[in-house]
Amino acid sequence: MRYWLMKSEPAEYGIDDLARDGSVAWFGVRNYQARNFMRDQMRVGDGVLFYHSSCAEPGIAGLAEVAKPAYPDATQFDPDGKYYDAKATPDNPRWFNVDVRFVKKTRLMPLAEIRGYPELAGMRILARGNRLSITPVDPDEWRHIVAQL
DNA sequence: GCCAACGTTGGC
DNA sequence: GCCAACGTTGGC
Repeated sequence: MRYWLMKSEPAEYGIDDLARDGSVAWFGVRNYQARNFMRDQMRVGDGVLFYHSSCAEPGIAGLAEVAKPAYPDATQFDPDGKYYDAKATPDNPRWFNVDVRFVKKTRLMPLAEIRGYPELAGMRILARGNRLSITPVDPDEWRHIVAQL
């Protein structure tokens, strides 16, 4: 059992959308490190911190879990879509995604609050210049965060 | 809208 | 295989 933090822009897809949908394909990831986390390390049942980014109040907005192991991201094959990848074929897909299932909406834990806990100082999300949309979370960090929500 | 940081691309 | 240029991310 592992833990993850996954970023999403609430204007595109926020915790309320996930609450409505129940679960969703985490398509559109076009970064190899993030892809590898999904493809190689995520297992059904892994815990997910649902993080709102690029918005007025960035922070953790809810809890989710991995609902389906990684499979080829369908959007890479759509020539009209913005996630199209001309070098990907169904026989040799380049991008993968898991499905994520809603667990609960929580209060918003703002980035500034996360930054304030010494226990969370090692989180990737706090590293300068961090741009990874999916990052592993230590079990201790997970426990600390969940206890404050 | 600014800008720092980073990943990717492509010329050589 | 180097590395400069470019595009994107994301907090502020």
